[in-house]
Amino acid sequence: MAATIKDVARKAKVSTATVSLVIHNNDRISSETKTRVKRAIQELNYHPFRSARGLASQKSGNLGFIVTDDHFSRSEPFYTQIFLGTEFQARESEYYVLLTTIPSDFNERENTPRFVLEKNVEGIILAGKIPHKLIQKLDNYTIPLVFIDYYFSPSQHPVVMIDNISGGLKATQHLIDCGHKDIAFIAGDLQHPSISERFQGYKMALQSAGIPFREELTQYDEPYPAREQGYLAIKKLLNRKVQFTAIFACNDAMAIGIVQYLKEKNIPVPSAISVIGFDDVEANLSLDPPLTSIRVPKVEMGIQAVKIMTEILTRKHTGPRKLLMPVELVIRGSTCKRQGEVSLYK
Amino acid sequence: MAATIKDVARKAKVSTATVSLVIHNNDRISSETKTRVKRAIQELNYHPFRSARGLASQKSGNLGFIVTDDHFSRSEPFYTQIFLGTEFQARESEYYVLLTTIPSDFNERENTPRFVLEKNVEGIILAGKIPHKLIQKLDNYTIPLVFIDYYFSPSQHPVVMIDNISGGLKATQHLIDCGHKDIAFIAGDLQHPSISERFQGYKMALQSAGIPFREELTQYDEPYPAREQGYLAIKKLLNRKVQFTAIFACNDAMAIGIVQYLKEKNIPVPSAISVIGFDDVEANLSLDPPLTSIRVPKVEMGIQAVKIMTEILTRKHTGPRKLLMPVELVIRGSTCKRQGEVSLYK
DNA sequence: TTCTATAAGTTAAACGTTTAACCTTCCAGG
DNA sequence: CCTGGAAGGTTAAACGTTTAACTTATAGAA
Repeated sequence: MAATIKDVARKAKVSTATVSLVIHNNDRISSETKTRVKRAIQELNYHPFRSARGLASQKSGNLGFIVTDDHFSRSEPFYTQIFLGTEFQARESEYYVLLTTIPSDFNERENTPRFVLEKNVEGIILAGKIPHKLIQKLDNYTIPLVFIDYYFSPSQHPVVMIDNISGGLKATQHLIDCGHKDIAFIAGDLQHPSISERFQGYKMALQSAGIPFREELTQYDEPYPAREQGYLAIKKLLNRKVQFTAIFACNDAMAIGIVQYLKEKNIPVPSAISVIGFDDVEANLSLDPPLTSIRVPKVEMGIQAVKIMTEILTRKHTGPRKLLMPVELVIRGSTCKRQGEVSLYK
Repeated sequence: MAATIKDVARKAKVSTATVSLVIHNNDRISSETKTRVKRAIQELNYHPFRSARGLASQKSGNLGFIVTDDHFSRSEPFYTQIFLGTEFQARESEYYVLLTTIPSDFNERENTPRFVLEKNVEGIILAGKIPHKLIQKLDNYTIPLVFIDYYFSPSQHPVVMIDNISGGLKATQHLIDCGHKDIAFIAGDLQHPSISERFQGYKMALQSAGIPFREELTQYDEPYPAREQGYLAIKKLLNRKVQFTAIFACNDAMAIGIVQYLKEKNIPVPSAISVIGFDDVEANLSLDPPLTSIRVPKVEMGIQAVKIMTEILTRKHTGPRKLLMPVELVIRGSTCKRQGEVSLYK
């Protein structure tokens, strides 16, 4: 069997307590003893048994990661990237991440994630839209929560957010810079804070350019922002026979659906209509034309969330409750200068 | 604090041992006692503390999942899907999955994954190509391993493989059925068992159709099968001025690169050249034209690996050492009937 | 000299389960 | 009536750490 702390203690001729203190770098131990113990640890290739540590210290060494199943298995690897970021930073901080997906229609009677019940995680990171019922359940346990890309107002938990307003601004401004004036906005689920903030950015950009906001150029009654919903939304918008030369889609998934519909209707992108998305999942796809978008630092968001969490767990967290991650315009082939007046309707 | 086994024992007026036996459904306990204890558990909302269990039983309740970093953050969500499958089945079996990525150039001096050292996993699932040095290290610990989509010959560990030969056969046969005779094969890294098996299937299909195998129609000296390598490979192949009307790419990633190059050179797909891939990541992309491919049950592979692992851990594993997952032809827009003789070279 | 403070450990209990070994009680078989 | 064994528990040690409380030695202050 593998060596235990007793073996180390015996070898270094100290008590097991001393070994433990050395491992935790306690300064009550002289440096001579420390090196002696450390050598014994080396020679025996000793590593503390996680479960024993967990029991004695009441700390599992794990973090939980919760995301809804549809978010995680989405085509666009958005939350996958975030998860990867948490995994990366967790390793730095000597944690492991236990992932669990929950049904997006999570209800009252559903089970609390097992890792909470079994006290197998010290804190939980929640990514994307999470059912309120679940948040309420989790709040009954005194376990720190950190949100990513979602929050709901009364909540006092730290949250890592995309700077959506600025993103919406940049996206819209880019279209304006390209000479567009009639800029449509397409989204799903304005409940979601991220989406409504992007909408805000859109309106702000219009306003500061002196372009009046026109409700008839918006389409946002889809239940959620995915490809088919983009496809449906642009269809509805075009049925309204309004004239426009550019679209700001609330995310790349919808933008993809939009481009697909436009292609089918032989409306050229970007010459007739420029399309800009949000999230920049492009790198992973390879669309035609490549999508202009707002880059979101997905991996970095996961990293930051874990950093905040470890600060909380070591009582060092003094930072802001809300961390805004900067975004960046990435110009590709789906937007271009306005090409005069192209009538969309025959 | 949350209830412990002692609280339950007190409430049900039994010893803690009895509670434990009830939890494990031991038949030494009468059914009356069982229901009494179970009620107490319910009322106290008791759940055993994972770490305490881990210490007493020497079982962490976790499985490890190892994949190289470049595999996992690949554009095509192939291994992500497999991971999702393991997560899903692990939940069924009351396990959690600890993911760790390792550098693909893992070497001797690199650290053994921490979850092994700390005895934090009961078994490890390895997905995709894994550096031999690491496998050797893991073999020094007596911990069960299950491979997915990779194996190396001397190894005696169970493995979940794609039925690559049959897939290669089906892919090639489809092209033959479309009237193609001059069918190129493009791959990277023939070392990888999956790839060389697909190649085998290709040759078998040609043979049984009476089409001679021609080395000059193959191109497989790229180091690994990704998009850029597909792009480079088709370029090399075309430089050779050979005539062909169809390509079997060893995976979708390469196929995507191939289609991209052909587009740039204005060689229409599929009318001039039909392209078939392998893996079927299409559902997640949305290519133009949509890619004909061989569907691989990615999630299911993860599920099966965990099933095998749990069988091993409960000593019930009698199944085969090698599980072959069936594949399926999915016909989309990148392949079509041969359109007479189209000269590729002006 | 005695007292106090500090440095550098050690002792032993505690963490919450599991499980081998043991203990009753009851009943059937001889 | 005794014996053996099954049924249904209980006792208590063990799992490998952590950590509060205690000990001892040494040095400097009074």
